[in-house]
Amino acid sequence: MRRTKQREVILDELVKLRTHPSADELYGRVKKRLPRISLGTVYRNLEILSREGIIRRLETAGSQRRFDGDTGDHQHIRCVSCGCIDDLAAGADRARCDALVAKGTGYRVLGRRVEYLGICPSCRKKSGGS
Amino acid sequence: MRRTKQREVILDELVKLRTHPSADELYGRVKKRLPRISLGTVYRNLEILSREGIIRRLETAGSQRRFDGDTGDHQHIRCVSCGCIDDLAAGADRARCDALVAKGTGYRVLGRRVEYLGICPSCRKKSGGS
DNA sequence: TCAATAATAGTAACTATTCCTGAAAATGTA
DNA sequence: TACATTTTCAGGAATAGTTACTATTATTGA
Repeated sequence: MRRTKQREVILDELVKLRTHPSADELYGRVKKRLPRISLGTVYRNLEILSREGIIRRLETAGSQRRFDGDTGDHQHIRCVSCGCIDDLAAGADRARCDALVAKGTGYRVLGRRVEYLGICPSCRKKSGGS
Repeated sequence: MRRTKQREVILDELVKLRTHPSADELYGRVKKRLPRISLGTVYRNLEILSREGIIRRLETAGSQRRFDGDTGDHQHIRCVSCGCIDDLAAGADRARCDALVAKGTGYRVLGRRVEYLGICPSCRKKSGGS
């Protein structure tokens, strides 16, 4: 992975933006510093940076992919009305935590979604992974 | 909401398919019974049926939207390799449940994702919702 | 410095979904 | 049943987000 001006600026903008921007939103920011950059470059670099573990690609519902400059362990809260995403401290995953989450974020908490991630039996067989 | 042949077949196929198909996948199935149906009709009906609470639109990550004929309370487990989605019994959201989930589904559990859903402070202000 | 290779800008292509239009089907009323 | 009203339909165009392609440019190692 080479060190390019584009990559540097993309990472810098993502990290300092404490929100969880989409590629397009980040593109807008970066373009102010590098007017000739293309959207494809932003996508490619976000992909590379998350593959390297330098940033995090968020696995949230919604039509747009989002990225997070903070790779520390934490969960998210998403507004079902405007789609914005805020951070939660790690481990806040209990039913009675809803009130704490509401208090901490100012959100009206409607619910939470738990999705386990793993390798399904048929994929395990295919790749021989334990 | 009127009762049409198309709507009936779409619902019937979704409910009997115990997987969590995308609109496109369902379209393929339905087309075998109604060869002249269009993809737009499938999308429109899935939208209407979930608005009426008859089916459930899944809020999962991934590029395709998925639907579930089972509206009962349950969570899901998704394979990070092939993207397939299976059901979990409701309430299985504790760290030490990972082993139980693995045992129950045959998956290798890599982790779980908790996302709270709510209304953010700025949207609460706008709509006057408590 | 210079060759090898990775990254870039710009654009075309692609995928999933939504929107639009005129025609057809379902329903309510008589 | 006949007819008017309204919903839904098929088909296709349009859109949004993302990825792929290509010729050029920049970075790196020797």
